[in-house]
Amino acid sequence: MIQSMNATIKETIDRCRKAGLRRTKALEELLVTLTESLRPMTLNELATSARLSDQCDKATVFRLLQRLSEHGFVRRLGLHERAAYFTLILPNKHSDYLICTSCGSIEPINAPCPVHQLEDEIRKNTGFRNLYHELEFFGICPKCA
Amino acid sequence: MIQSMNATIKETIDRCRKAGLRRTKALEELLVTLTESLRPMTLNELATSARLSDQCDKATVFRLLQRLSEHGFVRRLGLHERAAYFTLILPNKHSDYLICTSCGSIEPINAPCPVHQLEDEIRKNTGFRNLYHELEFFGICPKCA
DNA sequence: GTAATTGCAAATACTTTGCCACGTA
DNA sequence: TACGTGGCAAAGTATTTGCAATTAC
Repeated sequence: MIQSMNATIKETIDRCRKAGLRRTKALEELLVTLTESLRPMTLNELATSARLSDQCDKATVFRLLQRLSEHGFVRRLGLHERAAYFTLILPNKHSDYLICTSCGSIEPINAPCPVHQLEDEIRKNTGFRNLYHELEFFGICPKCA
Repeated sequence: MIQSMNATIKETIDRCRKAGLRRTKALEELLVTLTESLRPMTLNELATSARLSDQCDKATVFRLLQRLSEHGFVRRLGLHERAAYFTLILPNKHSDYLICTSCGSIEPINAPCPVHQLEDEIRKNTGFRNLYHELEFFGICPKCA
């Protein structure tokens, strides 16, 4: 059992349980890692992270991410790298990202997202369901410039 | 030489020439294909397209896309698929996309992009250079729903 | 003629699956 | 006990590179 498990993580595990997932050590550690991470992570980063590297196999992490995606707890992001990135979806939380194309750093943008209105229009005009968006800014960060 | 080569394509080839690229048949066909496509395409789609399949090898298309990216004529997009998507960058043209997560259809959104102001703020506040953004909406299209 | 470009084949990177053992409910 | 989950290894898919031959300038 993980010591410093805060409320958010407990809730997330709870939601996973209700969705039918079993409470395994690997699941817990993965959720903690994703929660603690300030940015999306790749499968490889996750599988080799402190919490997970000696906890379980990469295939397990892959399958956990797959299950979590199916249930909408995790989202897969394409951020221009060859590898896919994964991020936890928390209720009422949305992040856009600022990415340096030179060093690859990824940081969430705190500014209010300006896209919601357009998203509503699209939902109304096109009849798309389950609509969400992904917004990323790319550029060269001051350090790399 | 390609018959119906319109002004846009001629200009693009011109810009490529000025950037030091050689005017090869493969380059021309690739630019025509990308220009005619209404949506971003994967390397595989490009290499097997009518114009390019019997024109050149996939590795050639790959390297062309690589060069075109370096010069900013082409942009690589991560659209959640395993394969990367490529799109031509034309001056004064910007597209956001609406993507069906079920059938994979991709269509450009015509609505004015609501992100420019935030982009300016980020440019000012963070000191990032060469800033651009990518905005995609994902959902289930009416046909799939 | 010279350097960029190409084709082909091989190497790499990342992802996904099969199968049987194991652990949770 | 039963079925979801895990480990390991192998297969699959997309990308990238080496090198000799070719082509644009």
